Amino acid sequence: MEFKKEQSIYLQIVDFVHENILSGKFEEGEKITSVREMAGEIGVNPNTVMRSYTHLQEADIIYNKRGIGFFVAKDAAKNIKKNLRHHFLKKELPQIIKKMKMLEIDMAEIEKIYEKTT
Amino acid sequence: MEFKKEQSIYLQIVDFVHENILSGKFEEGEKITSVREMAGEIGVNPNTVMRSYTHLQEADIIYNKRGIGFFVAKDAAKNIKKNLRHHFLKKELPQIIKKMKMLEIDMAEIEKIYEKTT
Amino acid sequence: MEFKKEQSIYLQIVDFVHENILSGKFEEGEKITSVREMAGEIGVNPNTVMRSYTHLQEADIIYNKRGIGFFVAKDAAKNIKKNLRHHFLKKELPQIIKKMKMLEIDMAEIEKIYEKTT
Amino acid sequence: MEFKKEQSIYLQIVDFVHENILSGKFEEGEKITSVREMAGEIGVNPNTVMRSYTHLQEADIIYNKRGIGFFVAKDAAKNIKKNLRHHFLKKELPQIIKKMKMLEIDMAEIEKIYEKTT
DNA sequence: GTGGTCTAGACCACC
DNA sequence: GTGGTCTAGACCACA
Repeated sequence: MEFKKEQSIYLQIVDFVHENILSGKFEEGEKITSVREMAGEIGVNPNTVMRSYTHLQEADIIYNKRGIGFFVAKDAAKNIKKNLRHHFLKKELPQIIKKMKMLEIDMAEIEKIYEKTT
Repeated sequence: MEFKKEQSIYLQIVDFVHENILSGKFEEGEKITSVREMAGEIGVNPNTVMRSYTHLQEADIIYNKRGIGFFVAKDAAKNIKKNLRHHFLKKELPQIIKKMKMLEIDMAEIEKIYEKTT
Repeated sequence: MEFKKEQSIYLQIVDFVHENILSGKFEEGEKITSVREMAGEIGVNPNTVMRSYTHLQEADIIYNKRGIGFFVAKDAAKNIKKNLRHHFLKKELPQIIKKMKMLEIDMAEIEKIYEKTT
Repeated sequence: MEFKKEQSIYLQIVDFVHENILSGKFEEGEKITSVREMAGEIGVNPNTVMRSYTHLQEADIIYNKRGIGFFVAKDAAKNIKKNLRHHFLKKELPQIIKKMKMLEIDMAEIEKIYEKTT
């Protein structure tokens, strides 16, 4: 797995798990890849994966059964989507729009690119 | 001035100068706020402002007259706009669109908010 | 059966047996629930129950007849009570009191709740 | 500094900072001991202290100024006390009372010890 | 096998 | 100097 240098690895792993849950690869109530296994697969230290999993656990996206592993929490997909949507619309979008106006980029240009990447 | 913790302070100062140039507050050929004065105004260590100014200087947005101060370079506004436009369209936008699709946010929603903030 | 994540499962099972003996559900000299049956009832791996029973056996609370099962030892209830009382008064209570003083919670508050839960 | 083996060191450091804030040793808005310095003082790896501080930061007890250090957040003492009181009264006390009743320890005994440790 | 914690040491960006 | 992240490796309790 390739990581971008702009964001810390452990947060990229968090996003990776998000995507796996949203896509249905990790289903509600099912066990996700163990810390060590994930670390091996993506070529990263187990501590780093552990940090990501702990982060997800505190956000109630996954939970832990002692000695068994981490499991996808109830309504995880729903909550992830809700949280990300809220963050995007309230935090990111205003800044994006502000920047667009500053740079005099209008919606027509955006839409053109949007259609192209569909 | 309030700083976001997600981005380094010196880059937020760079953006602040960008905005001032684009808005015409700092005009071409004119002297901009001195390092010390700026540091005092926004409550930051002068070293940090110096770093921002050095960064802007390397991008040919401002230039320095020794012992006098920093001045807005020729075509600064034009160049800022060109650089930021390019970065926005090529680097940021693709990621924004990818995220929009994952969260099932369509252009109609964006446009609605865009109009509202006009 | 629901388990708290703060304490290990096998110790929670130990407490569960303690309570059953103190309440008289498991009587002196009688056979207690078998390892497999207990594991099935509370939804846990038999190894985990075995560990709890071994622990209880080492504390002379239960004893084993090979091929038959585990039985409540002589004076089990009396010994449990003695051990737990000692541990509570010498180890737990001092820390509880220390915390109460730090949080400015006085005995009147405690007593009020104590009466309510009688 | 001595640590108990029953609880993880990083949580004991969290408690240690709690106490320092409650006692007024770390005052609101003031900088607390830096990660490295704290690590040296209590004889622990800086990573462990970092973990404690991150934990406290997520609980809005302290906050970070980039490159400068960690500072005590607004109303930190008030919030710590509120959280700890709530946790004690709602989570710990019911279990304590349950155990007391099981062991037939009455309030008179507790009060006697409470007075003695004043 | 699982997670959880800790150490030692490194490198980085930032102030 | 500050925090932030990551690696490597170890040890532990637990299922």
